[in-house]
Amino acid sequence: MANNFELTESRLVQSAMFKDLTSLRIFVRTVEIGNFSEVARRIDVTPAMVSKRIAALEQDIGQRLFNRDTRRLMVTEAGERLYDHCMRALIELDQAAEELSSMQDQPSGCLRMTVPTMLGREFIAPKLPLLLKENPKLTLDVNFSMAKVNLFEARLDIAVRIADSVEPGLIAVKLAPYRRIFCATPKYLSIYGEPQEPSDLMAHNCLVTSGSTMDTRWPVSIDGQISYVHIKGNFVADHGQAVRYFCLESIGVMMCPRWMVEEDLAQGRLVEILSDFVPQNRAVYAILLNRSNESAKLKVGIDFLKRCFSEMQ
Amino acid sequence: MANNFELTESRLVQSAMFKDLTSLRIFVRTVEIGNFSEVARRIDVTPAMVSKRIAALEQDIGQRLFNRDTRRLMVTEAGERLYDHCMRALIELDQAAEELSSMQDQPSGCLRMTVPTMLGREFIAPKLPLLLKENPKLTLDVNFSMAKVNLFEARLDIAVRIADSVEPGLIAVKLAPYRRIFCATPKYLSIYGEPQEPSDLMAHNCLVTSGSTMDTRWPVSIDGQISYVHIKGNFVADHGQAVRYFCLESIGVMMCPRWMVEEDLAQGRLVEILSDFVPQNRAVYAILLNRSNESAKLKVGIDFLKRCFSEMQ
DNA sequence: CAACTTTTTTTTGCAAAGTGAAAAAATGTT
DNA sequence: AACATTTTTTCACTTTGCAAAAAAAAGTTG
Repeated sequence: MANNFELTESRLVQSAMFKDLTSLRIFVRTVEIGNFSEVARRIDVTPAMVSKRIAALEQDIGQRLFNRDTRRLMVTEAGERLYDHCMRALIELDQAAEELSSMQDQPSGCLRMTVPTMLGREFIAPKLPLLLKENPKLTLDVNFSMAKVNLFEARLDIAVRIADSVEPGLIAVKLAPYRRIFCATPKYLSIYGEPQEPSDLMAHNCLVTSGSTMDTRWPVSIDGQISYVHIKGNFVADHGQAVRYFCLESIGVMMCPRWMVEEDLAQGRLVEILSDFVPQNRAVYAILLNRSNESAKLKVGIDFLKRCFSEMQ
Repeated sequence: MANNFELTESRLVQSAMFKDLTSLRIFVRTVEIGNFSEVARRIDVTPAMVSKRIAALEQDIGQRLFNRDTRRLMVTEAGERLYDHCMRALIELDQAAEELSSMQDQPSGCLRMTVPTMLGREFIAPKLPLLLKENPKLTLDVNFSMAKVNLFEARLDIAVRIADSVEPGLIAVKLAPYRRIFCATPKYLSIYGEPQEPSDLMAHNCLVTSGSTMDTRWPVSIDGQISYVHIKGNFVADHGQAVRYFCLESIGVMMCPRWMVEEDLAQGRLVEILSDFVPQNRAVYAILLNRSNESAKLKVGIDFLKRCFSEMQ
């Protein structure tokens, strides 16, 4: 078994035969043109090179590829066989080159993304059909989740993340500032009073969206410095909208992404509090693997995401 | 048009992409094994080489083939595409190598020969089926003719020729001595007398087989020296058997290959004359192109021809 | 039949690229 | 934080590739 495997190795890699594609390309041209000197002129090398490369090939395979003298050149049967195989191999490689190069020009293949569930549903999902429409050769694989998927192992192209720092080995492209808000209903505030400073929160019923780092403490910004206020409350949910409904019922205050309550603010259902203390350190990022490809697919993806968040400034 | 043609040239030959098959082979192994160092161990090079060759490939095509760090290696989409094409190309080339190498071991392909019409019909044609039977992968293309076909231009492997010298650029393998004979019927000789010396031929009716160099003069050997006797007669034909019938009718003397009249001599229908003056300088040769392949096909062909003429000594 | 022409092949010196060993960098694991 | 493994870079060293020129081969012409 092991022996068999070793044979496969050596056949594929160490085989002394055919190390040089240039020689094979020259051979193919020579079969087609039928004259060393003419080949040399066409591909701009000296006739000596053509002669040597053909001779080297013949040496390698132990057979003559052309019967030739100074006037005539005739491909042998061995040459014909080699030509057939060579052509197929070269065409295959040329196709590879073309395909790879086209991947840099026009987006193709599968764009794999992971996006935060809620943010994705709100800002990204509605526009995904447009992305496909604009790029017919593209296919999409989008994962909506809050889990911090490993870009590397999950073979993802892009992860949209809300973060304040970038892990090493990854590149972050800022898509939008991630604006948050402390808020409550006017009714709640009229009953319990409006907190004037972060520490006042400790006396309020704080409605918590779990799953982030904000389960037991909320970040606040005081003179540009981030600190944390330990909070307590009677409701925790891992879904922002559930928390919002509680808040709208004047049960407590909440900290949430601003976009989630934009409408409530406009309608006066909710009002912002502690606006001077909102941390501004977070942003929505598109995270890429370090030294990622300059592929058109990726460019288009980033560009698409930027457009998704362009209205959220 | 000319422009278009030039494009084709450069795409096939000068394309900077994929000059080196070793790199592609290493790439393929790396995709399969998934670890630079392990690949290096398997193919017995340094890890640095694997790294550099992959890096060079990536450089060439402008895209990453693997996302990698010191612990993990994951092929990219570009890598997958390249892998598919590469495998097909490499398999194609390995097939070529195998096919070419098998051509050296076991006879295959088409063996092209030209043989003299009569000699071929008598000594070669009857045994050709055996040759095919012994070499099932071989096909035959045999040309029976007296024309001196150009081995080079007709793409022939072997020419069977009756000759006394070898042209430059060709190799001759002696198959058999070419024994000739002067002869006539006993009846003819009793009427016209038996010639005792070559010059006596001038007084006889010489039946001529045309198409060779013997139309107007016959070669004779006197003390090992070849000279020529001008002859005349009342019948010329380009077919030996036709001349033989005339001879058997006691119309004249003839010079012909010994094998043609072996039976007549045995039966006493014809008798040899001037036996001391028959030129011995000719032989049956298998002519090959200089620097021909050491292919099994050719070996088998020569061997076959030797057997064909083994009884003609 | 010798001089000429064209093509293939060999030779030679120089530049470029490939190679292995060792050190360095990166990064996951203990 | 120290460690171990893997990848990458660096640096001498060797091999190979290439162009130019000369040589060899073989048909063509005067």
